[in-house]
Amino acid sequence: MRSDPFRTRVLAIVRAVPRGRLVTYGQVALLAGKRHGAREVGWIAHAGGEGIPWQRVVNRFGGLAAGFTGGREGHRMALRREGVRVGVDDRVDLGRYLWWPDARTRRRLGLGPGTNVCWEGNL
DNA sequence: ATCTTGACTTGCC
DNA sequence: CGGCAAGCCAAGA
Repeated sequence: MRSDPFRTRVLAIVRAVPRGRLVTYGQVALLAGKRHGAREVGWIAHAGGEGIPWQRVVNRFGGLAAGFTGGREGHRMALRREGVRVGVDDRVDLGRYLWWPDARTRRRLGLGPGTNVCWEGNL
């Protein structure tokens, strides 16, 4: 588990997310190599990884996670502190904050070049 | 080993 | 982004 390559990649990716930017579970799963591993990403997040900015990982609606440590309150506060505007319905503007690693970062993380997706127009 | 759950996503209505 | 079903993958009972 600890030596699981998928898990290792997930941690590396989340760590690479800049302050004030966001990624989604499905996105991370895809980058890490599992097309439908979104749930597993969530599981990994809950399982461990201290020092990992999990608050920058949200679901595909830009909504806050269901069981974030400290509850949605804590999640919301953590995001606001990074400059992310969180709506009253606990949702953020993904079109504005969603982040994708640049080519250099992908190479550093050991991600394949074919991991480009068209998430631009969703929502 | 099977069954249930879950910090998810997508498709269809 | 209203609701519901299916898909996928791993952990826990």
